[in-house]
Amino acid sequence: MSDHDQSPHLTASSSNSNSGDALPPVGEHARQYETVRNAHETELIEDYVELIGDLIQHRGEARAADIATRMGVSQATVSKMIRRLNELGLVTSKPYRSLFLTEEGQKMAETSRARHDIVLHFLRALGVNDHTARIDAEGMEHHVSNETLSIMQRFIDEQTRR
Amino acid sequence: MSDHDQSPHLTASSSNSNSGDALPPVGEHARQYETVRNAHETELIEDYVELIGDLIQHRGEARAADIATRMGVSQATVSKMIRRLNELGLVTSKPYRSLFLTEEGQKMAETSRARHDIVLHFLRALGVNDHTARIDAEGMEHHVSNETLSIMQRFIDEQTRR
DNA sequence: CAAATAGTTTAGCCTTGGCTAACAATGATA
DNA sequence: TATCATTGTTAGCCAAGGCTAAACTATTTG
Ligand SMILES: [Mn+2]
Ligand SMILES: [Mn+2]
Ligand SMILES: [Mn+2]
Ligand SMILES: [Mn+2]
Repeated sequence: MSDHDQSPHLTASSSNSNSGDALPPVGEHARQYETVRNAHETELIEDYVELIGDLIQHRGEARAADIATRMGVSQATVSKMIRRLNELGLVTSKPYRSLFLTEEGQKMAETSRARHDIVLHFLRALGVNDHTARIDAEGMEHHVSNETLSIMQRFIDEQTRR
Repeated sequence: MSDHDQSPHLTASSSNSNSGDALPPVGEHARQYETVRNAHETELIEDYVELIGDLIQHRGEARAADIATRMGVSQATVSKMIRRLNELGLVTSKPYRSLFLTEEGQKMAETSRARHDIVLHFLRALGVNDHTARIDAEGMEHHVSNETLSIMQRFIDEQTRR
């Protein structure tokens, strides 16, 4: 277990036992899970596009091999994914050459990057260790509504101007 | 689009452009994505177990049909999932009867419930609307480290005692 | 410029988590 | 008690996202 996994007191923190709360109305409850399922459909795509954008920006080009090592995944997996991104109109690619983002891809990369940054900076502003904040942000970013994002941004601003 | 999706100003918030930051070291970066992939393997399981626990607690029993409507998913999908939970030693079930959690299942339900509650209460304490907070919490909960969870708990406590 | 190395793609396999349609059991009610 | 509505199961389909092994292309180097 890394320091990402120190155990806090997760059981029976009396100050916030939800046991008394009733279950949400069925329809609402179902829509919550549905939102999560939808997020899961797009998150990998977003992470790839965001990473490709970052590689182009910081390295000058995005090569499949780099994506593979960065993502911790086989090259075959990346190759397959690139085909998908292509079909979705997010990247353009010629066989055996490096990748480029389409207009739409660039837009997605920017949006994802901005969202990712807000979540990361928010966690740091909250007091979370940088290393942990990076890990948490990578997963959380896809499940944060725009409403929450705005509030996080406000929190960062307040924290910063001080 | 629901009110969950109001657009804030996501592009070019100068105060937190990460563009200057270099990419993280490769190994670290890969481990971030790996952590997310691992979370995705367990999250559905956790949500099922948590929901089963909630149904037993609030309704007296957990029936497959209720799980299906709550999750917004077909009964066939639930039936298949129950077989998996069984194999994992998280629930016991006799054909055509309602479900019970094993010791291990109960432990997981409690832990998940506690984590879910902290995230939900944290979001509300931050100022997020209850409806949105519920949606966000359902997805975020699986990507929040124990370190962050502790900090969220502290934040709630401070907010509450005031 | 030929060979070796590095990078990319393809084929084929697997698991997960959805679905629909058909069938089976249970339990309520006529 | 026989019937029917509700609930649960099974079979078979699909897409996504992993993998390894093998084939192919590009680039570097002797
Ligand atoms: Mn991510
Ligand atoms: Mn990201
Ligand atoms: Mn939950
Ligand atoms: Mn959840």
